[in-house]
Amino acid sequence: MKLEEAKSKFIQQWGSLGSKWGINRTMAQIHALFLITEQPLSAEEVMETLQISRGNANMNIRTLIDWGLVYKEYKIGERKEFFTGEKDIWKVAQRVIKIRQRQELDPIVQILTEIQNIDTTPANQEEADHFTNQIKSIKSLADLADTSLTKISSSNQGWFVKTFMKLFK
Amino acid sequence: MKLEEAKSKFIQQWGSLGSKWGINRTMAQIHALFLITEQPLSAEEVMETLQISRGNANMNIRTLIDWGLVYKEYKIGERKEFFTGEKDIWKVAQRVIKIRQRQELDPIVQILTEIQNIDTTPANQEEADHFTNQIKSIKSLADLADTSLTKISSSNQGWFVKTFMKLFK
DNA sequence: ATAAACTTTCAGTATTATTTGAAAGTTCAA
DNA sequence: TTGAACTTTCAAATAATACTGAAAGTTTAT
Repeated sequence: MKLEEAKSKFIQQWGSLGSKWGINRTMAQIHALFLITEQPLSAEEVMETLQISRGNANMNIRTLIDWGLVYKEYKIGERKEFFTGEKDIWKVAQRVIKIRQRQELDPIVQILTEIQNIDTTPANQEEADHFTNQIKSIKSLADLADTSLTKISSSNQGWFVKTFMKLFK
Repeated sequence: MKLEEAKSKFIQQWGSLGSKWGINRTMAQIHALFLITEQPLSAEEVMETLQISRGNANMNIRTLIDWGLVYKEYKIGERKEFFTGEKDIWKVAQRVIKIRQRQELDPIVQILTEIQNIDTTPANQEEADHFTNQIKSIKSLADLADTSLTKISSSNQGWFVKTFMKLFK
């Protein structure tokens, strides 16, 4: 396979992966491009490579910066901004985990906590018990996930790989 | 908080969680409804409760059955089909993990394997090396995730909780 | 064989998410 | 202070996705 073809396949596939994960396709593609490109790129170059508009490029690069997956970089003698991607895939995974945990797991944990205590009247006691039990077990699993993800997103890769390899051999 | 209010909050939140995870809102809501409803429900009842059309209800219930999260159930003397939800949240998690692993992780692993070997010409040796290295480390992480998820989706909850609690105390 | 009771399908419609591109905003060198 | 070079914003357009509901299909009791 040719290098350019391989790059393009990777970018496409990463984009489609992203879109199944609630990350928009373009943002995932831009991220893929930065993952495999060593030198800094300008917004212009991203636009050209992925055939997207200025606004789209700008907005998604900005979000990637917010997520800590892309960095601004200035070249001496150049007015333009350049960007590079975080290349350490472990760091990338940790940042994505942390963000999605905040955005998705936290709200559900909060709701589960809120609705754990409900008024029960004699009329619906049995129904209420079933509901409360289900919510409790969902909350337990959510808490376990939360703890695990927090730990993962603050471990170093060495520890993690070693521990998991032992566990999952 | 009243029971009905709590139920509705849970259904809404589960729906919104689903939609951030590439699972459509309605399907996630139907699933939430089944999680917290003890007795079997007919398609009709799902339609009414969630205010959705027959086609929508049917299609999403069908997918939930395919995913192993909802079961058909027949009541004697009733022509209609009834459905119940898988109530064990650990089983639910395992099934969702397995399905998403197949649908999302597998394709990326396959692409990564494919593009690991590319033609290199003197002209782009350095670029090709960087690319290959990045792909290799992404593949390592993907393989680790794959192994871990496979293990998780075939463990029993007891083992998992025990192991993780020790690990992540 | 018929028809009532029920389920499934799918073309058209509605909703939601994403993208564009032109205008407004900013920065900087002279 | 001006204007060229660049970045950001956002309303409108487009594209992707989900939903509806009526019609077609299926099953079952008689």
